[in-house]
Amino acid sequence: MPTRKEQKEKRKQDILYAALELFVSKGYAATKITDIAKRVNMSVGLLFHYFESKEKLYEELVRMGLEGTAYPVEQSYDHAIDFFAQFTTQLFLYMRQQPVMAKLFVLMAEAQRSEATPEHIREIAIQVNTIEQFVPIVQWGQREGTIREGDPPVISNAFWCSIQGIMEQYATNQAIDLPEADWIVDIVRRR
Amino acid sequence: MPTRKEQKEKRKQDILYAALELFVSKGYAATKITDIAKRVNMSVGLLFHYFESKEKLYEELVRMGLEGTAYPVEQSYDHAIDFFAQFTTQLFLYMRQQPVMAKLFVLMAEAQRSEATPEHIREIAIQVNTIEQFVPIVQWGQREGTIREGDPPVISNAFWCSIQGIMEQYATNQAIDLPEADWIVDIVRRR
DNA sequence: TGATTCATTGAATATTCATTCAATAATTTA
DNA sequence: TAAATTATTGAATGAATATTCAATGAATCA
Repeated sequence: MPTRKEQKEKRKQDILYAALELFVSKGYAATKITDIAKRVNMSVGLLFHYFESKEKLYEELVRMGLEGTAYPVEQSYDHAIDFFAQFTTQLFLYMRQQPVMAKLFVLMAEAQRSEATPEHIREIAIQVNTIEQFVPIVQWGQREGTIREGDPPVISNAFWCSIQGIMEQYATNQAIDLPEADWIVDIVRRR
Repeated sequence: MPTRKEQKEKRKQDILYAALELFVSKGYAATKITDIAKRVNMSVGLLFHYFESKEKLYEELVRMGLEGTAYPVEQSYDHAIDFFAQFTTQLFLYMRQQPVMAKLFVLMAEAQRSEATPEHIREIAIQVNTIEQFVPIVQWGQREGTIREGDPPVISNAFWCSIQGIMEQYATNQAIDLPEADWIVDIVRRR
């Protein structure tokens, strides 16, 4: 029999998960507290017993996303292209194993991009990896010949935005499988 | 000197454009009528003189998107891969020339995906091209050897989602240029 | 010009929704 | 077991926001 503390923790997780699903499928602003409460079979009053506001709930999810999606970039590779291959493979593997992470990934992306995001929450969301970190790797790859020619930020951006677009779809519907990592890596690979 | 009718039409366009920008940068739900009114220097009352509701405004934008983003798929190509190359090139060209279309593109995507979209609006948005139309072309290309092996819907999806992710970014920031069409076509191209 | 229609305003109203609260039930503690 | 603490409810409150409206000014018409 679970202790009260455990129960409370579980309940909190349930709320977070329900909110995450709704925030991803409808957007933060369009999600009503009653939607969340309904999904976890709970009165609105009780929900506020667990989280002091809708915004705090959002903030907590974004914090979770910050931890959960901090991909390890540290490691040495023979070639720049190996980094992209490894990175993408790992990411897709991770998302397939834990679709909840795909949802968190999308939540983070929206929190970063949307101008409706409360400033202090956006600041948290911005701390995750962005295209900037890919730029030097693209440059390295161009020097050694494994990455295609072109403006490094534009290449990095194309790669990262593609990943984001793919995640956005996968987060709400895992019926269509993620692509092979190589297909996406081919965006940056020199032919 | 413009006639009153012309003035009215121009004003209506201004409102539509301001709403489009806001809907894309903050999302439909988070955009307030006062935000839109402010952006076009107009009282809220007057805005309602032009559009009977926020939802009707949204609906009209989605209708515009339906017309504006109906890409011509009809045409004959020697190879399936040529279709993808042509399609992507044309799309990027179009979006570069008229960034407003990139915004409309993203609005449509969100209207289709979000569960917060009013049903009758979603029905309109759904009429645009989706991955389904790429599937037979992928199959054709696999038979003739120009498209890579793999589940056709998964390949189509990867391609289309990448395009969407790229547009999503470009719609709000044209400072980072769109990639070369070929880079994205390489997602589906057989090596 | 005088009458009529259209444009415009912003305060008033209505609606939707987050948040609070007082009351009750369940659980834990001593 | 009795007191204290925690969980739970849903109706009441309040804030934010969409929508209406009565009044005024500007443009058009006859």
